[in-house]
Amino acid sequence: MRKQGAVQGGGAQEIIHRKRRAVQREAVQDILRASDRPLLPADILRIAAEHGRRLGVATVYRALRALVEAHEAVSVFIQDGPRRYELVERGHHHHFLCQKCGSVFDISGCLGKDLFAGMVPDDFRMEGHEVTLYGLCAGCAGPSMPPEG
Amino acid sequence: MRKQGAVQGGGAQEIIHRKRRAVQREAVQDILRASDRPLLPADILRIAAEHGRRLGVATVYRALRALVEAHEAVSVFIQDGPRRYELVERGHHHHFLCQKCGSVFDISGCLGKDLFAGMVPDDFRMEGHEVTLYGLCAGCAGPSMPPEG
DNA sequence: ATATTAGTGATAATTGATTATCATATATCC
DNA sequence: GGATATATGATAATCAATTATCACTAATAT
Repeated sequence: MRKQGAVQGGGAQEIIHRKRRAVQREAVQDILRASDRPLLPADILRIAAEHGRRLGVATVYRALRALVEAHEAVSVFIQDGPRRYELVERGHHHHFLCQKCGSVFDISGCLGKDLFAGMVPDDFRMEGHEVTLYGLCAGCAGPSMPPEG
Repeated sequence: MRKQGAVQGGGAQEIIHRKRRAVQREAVQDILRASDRPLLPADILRIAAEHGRRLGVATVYRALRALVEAHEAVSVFIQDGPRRYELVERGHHHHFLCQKCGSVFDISGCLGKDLFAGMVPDDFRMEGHEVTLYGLCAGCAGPSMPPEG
């Protein structure tokens, strides 16, 4: 019998093998929570560094995987780039990709799944939809001056 | 002055340096035209082989790049997979990804860009949109038997 | 038919993202 | 405090897609 080492406060979730406090993993979660857009693993590394947290790539990927498996985060695909991650607590929404600066923005509204469901043949079963809008963000479309101008 | 070797019928397009008939490149175009869904480079290789055409990977990638640069084809991104290609002559439409068999299907209708344009902030400039629906295709959602059953 | 040179294909190389390895640090239990 | 095992991070390894290389083939012009 393996010693399980139950954690003090935790509800002993079977899926996440959290046998001990994972400080860095929580840091990843905090960074995602503080963001208003989906983040790349590289973004998380950078933000952590800006806050003086030392994080390794492996830890970031591990944390993201754990979060996704726990259904606390999802990965979104924007064009052909690598996955970006965001917490599910942000709710259903879509994204906008600026084709100039490459930034991704959350778009709050959604037209509703029913509209899309009507587009597929009757014998298909639609489970979800993803909408990506693209163009120029405010800064890049603005009056001929870059964001920091 | 560089000898340009004008092609017999062609309109001497400056952008495409077609100085001579590219048989295999045309084969790629034919395969795309015959398909009712976007194709992976690997799909094109396979289909060509099935038709007894010998094609090299490099040729396929070269042909696809040339077609995209000539605005005759576009690449579409479905989730995190590699790019798929389709001819622009197929017109504006969206795609459905079967999460079971991985097939991609063309969805003919579109809700219209105006609907999506209303979702972005006023100071953004929307240039386009991409919709990916996902779920189960007819074969996989069907009465408990696979397509070939 | 011959010369020229673009097109082709087998293969190697590259590129970027992600995962595995493994020694070390450290949270928790005792 | 000491023991134990997990979390971490530096690094190497992997993996897939794409691109570069280069010798060879073959379409055109003459």
